[in-house]
Amino acid sequence: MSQAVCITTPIYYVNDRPHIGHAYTTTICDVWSRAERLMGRDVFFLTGTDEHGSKVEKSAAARGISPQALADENAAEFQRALATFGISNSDFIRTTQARHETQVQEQLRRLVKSGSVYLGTFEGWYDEGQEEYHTETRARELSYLSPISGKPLTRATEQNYYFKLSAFADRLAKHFADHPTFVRPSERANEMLGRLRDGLQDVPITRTNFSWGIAMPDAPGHVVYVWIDALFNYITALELGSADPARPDRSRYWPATYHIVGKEILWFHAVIWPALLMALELPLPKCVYAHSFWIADGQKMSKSLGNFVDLATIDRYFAQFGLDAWRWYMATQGPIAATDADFNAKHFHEIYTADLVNTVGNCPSRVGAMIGKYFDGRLPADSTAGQPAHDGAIGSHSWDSLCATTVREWESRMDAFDLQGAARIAIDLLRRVDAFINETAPFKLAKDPANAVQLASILNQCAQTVRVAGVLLEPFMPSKMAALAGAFGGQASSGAPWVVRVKYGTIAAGHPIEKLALFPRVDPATCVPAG
RNA sequence: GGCGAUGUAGCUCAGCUGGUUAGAGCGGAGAAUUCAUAAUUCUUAGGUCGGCGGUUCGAGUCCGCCCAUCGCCA
Repeated sequence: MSQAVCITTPIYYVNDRPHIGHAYTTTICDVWSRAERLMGRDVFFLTGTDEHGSKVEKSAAARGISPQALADENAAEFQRALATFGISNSDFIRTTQARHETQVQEQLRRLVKSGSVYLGTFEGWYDEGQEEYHTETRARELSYLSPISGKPLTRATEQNYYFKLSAFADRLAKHFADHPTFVRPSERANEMLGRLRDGLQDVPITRTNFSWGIAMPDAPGHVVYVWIDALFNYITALELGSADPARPDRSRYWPATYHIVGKEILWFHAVIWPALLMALELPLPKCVYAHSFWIADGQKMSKSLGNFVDLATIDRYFAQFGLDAWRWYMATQGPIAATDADFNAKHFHEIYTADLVNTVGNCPSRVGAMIGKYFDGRLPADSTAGQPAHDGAIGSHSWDSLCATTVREWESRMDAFDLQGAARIAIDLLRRVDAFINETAPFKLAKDPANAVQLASILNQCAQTVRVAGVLLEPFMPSKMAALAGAFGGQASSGAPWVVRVKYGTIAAGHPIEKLALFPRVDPATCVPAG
């Protein structure tokens, strides 16, 4: 049985339009999923849409359609977007699906039964126009007037169901202490710890002022808050609360290996969600990873500025640079750490040229060209292979062990969700081949037939190493690396076990090697304009 | 306002518990080279390590204050 791993994106709110933020989160999860699958793991990659809540209800009403119709429409748009990004998700969950609704209700019954959820009364300053409450201090600041309408706030009470979050403070603190990588990056873990120290309040999990949501069991009029409903998707997709005898068995995928989220929703995922799981006596995810945001040309993306990198813009990048280049840029240049990353056309072009055209494209191209020119496009034999004196036989490289070391390092980076590190390691291998070619100058040796044996060995080593590097780049750029595998004798092993695929030296002598130009140069003058 | 960071070469950033001439990638410059998508490889660029003060034999590396930027919360 191979090791089961699970990675999730947040589920995307159908009131939003897909943009670079969704593309980013989903793409990095996809890269990881593909890498783990390559390594032979049993991967479950979950994404989906969050479809309830008063915002959806209102948007639908404004358009004169039902909330479900709006959700159907936009969920379909998200699914189309995922397809264009080349996403290999295992499932797509929608919170309006019956499988989700029935399980959420079941989990809520369990929470009520265990005493973790109770009916409580809330009293506060209510802004009728905005349908929201203000805290006492905030209300005082506002002189008890609505900041929007200017009308007086009213004293109102409301009965809601509450989750007893406060009861889990100690256990949460202990979990954070015992699992230093539970929340990553560490800056974010510190933010969460800071808030934990401030103390935890019980949180309302139902409302009564809208109806587009999951009904609280045995509590007419109470609707589950959209974000509580949404959190459960991670376990409803895995059927953890299902009694359906025909359900697929996905329990082995829990706990999730990684919940990948944006920093704006970390609190829900790092504190409230774990507490809910504790209340349900379910294991906690291994890691909640909060990435930061893309900004556009140095400016925060916002609706008011209208500078979101949207699907139309992304399509223009696809047209000019290709999907794989886009994925490479997302995975290697994105805001994976605690600081935001800038998205701009000039930088995109620089990375495309430096990494993809000049290295990933050019290195196989020159190796393929020489094999074509000197050996009729057939891989020449490496007469030094297998010899004890392999080290230093030609140059000072032992490609066999260098590849093996590189692969091991790549594996551990991937497992740790260090996509940028894994990418760099793979590309470094190609840079070593480039350096090796300069060092041994096969194009000079080719001028004298007396050097044929040595020339053959050098080019064999280059080709073998290029093939291995191509496998390591495959999760980032699946289609371009499939083309490379095809040209460098890797296609035959494309379905082979991981250890076989990344083993150095498996292209047989005599196998055809093609010269190919994977990434065409793009004239910077024609680059996609900003925004 | 509370809590927490960050501020290092043109750009993006590494620099763990303080110790010889402060590092990488990209860009720039020079050289080598011609197999390759004018690609590659090598060398290099002399940056008051935000400012001031302090601790120390010695501080980007610790402490205090100040300035700037940012994050989380209220």
